[in-house]
Amino acid sequence: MMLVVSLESKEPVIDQIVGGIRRAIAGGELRPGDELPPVRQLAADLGVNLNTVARAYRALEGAGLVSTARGRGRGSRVTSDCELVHESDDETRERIEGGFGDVAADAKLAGVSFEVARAAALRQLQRFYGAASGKGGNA
Amino acid sequence: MMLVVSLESKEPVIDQIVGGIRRAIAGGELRPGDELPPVRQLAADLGVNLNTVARAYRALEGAGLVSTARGRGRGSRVTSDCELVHESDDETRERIEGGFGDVAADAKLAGVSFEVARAAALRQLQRFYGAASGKGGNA
DNA sequence: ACACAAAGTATCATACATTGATACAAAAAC
DNA sequence: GTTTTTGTATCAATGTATGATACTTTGTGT
Repeated sequence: MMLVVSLESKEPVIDQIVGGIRRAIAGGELRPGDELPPVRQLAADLGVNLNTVARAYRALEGAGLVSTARGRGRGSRVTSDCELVHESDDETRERIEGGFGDVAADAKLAGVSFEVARAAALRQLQRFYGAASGKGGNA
Repeated sequence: MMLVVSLESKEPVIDQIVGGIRRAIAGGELRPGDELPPVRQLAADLGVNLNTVARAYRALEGAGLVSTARGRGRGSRVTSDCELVHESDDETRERIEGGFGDVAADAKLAGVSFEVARAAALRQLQRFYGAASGKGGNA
């Protein structure tokens, strides 16, 4: 769980934690069934309040990526059936394409060349699709 | 200026306006020297407060993309020398690649296939790099 | 000159979101 | 059955986003 957060970032700490864990799951670094650190431990590691971590875990639980339970020996872990990739709908695909568009526009205005931007995009796609889990491609 | 905002979105209206205008500039829909609508008009069109638009304009001015001046017949316009694309530094390229990574991870978890995601990314890159301005590629 | 109109700007208030301090509840370990 | 380890709930403090309203600047018309 190599995860760092910046208190100065414009992005809320909660979202940074959620994003970091999502990326770890998507990239195969965290696999279904893996335990997440207890909220107090991760909060201490990151230097934030335990509630902030707890809220991130609950957001992930709401997304179906994490399961949590109270009590000693219980805790939070990556949901085991999160492999069951669902079909993506049109709305989702439009949202993803919009996300790529945002980054592409940003890259253009920041003076990043087409070649560099395309290489970065393909490298990241490879990183998340190439490595982990089954070859469960779907539309 | 086909621009819409959603008051329900988690993204602040200011950022939606800034992003929309940035994309319009990056995509060539708005060109250097082009006038932006007066803050009151755009505010009325979008159904938001005029201050929200004014703040978006000032954020864009701070980024060097827009120039503003008070008084009848003046107003806001796309900065004329925003063509002068600057070299991108390492930090910028890392930020862009991180942005692509975020979207790629999201796509994977949302069940979008590699092929669909790659096509979307390349389509958007083409949209912003293929169309507008000079062929001023740089690193 | 003078008044008016059209543009951005400043000030203040309010609602909401983010984060944290602290206390609570549940379940396993001993 | 007590203790310990887990997540949860409640409340306060701070900051950010948005809006209402008034102000300033500059061109236009007479």
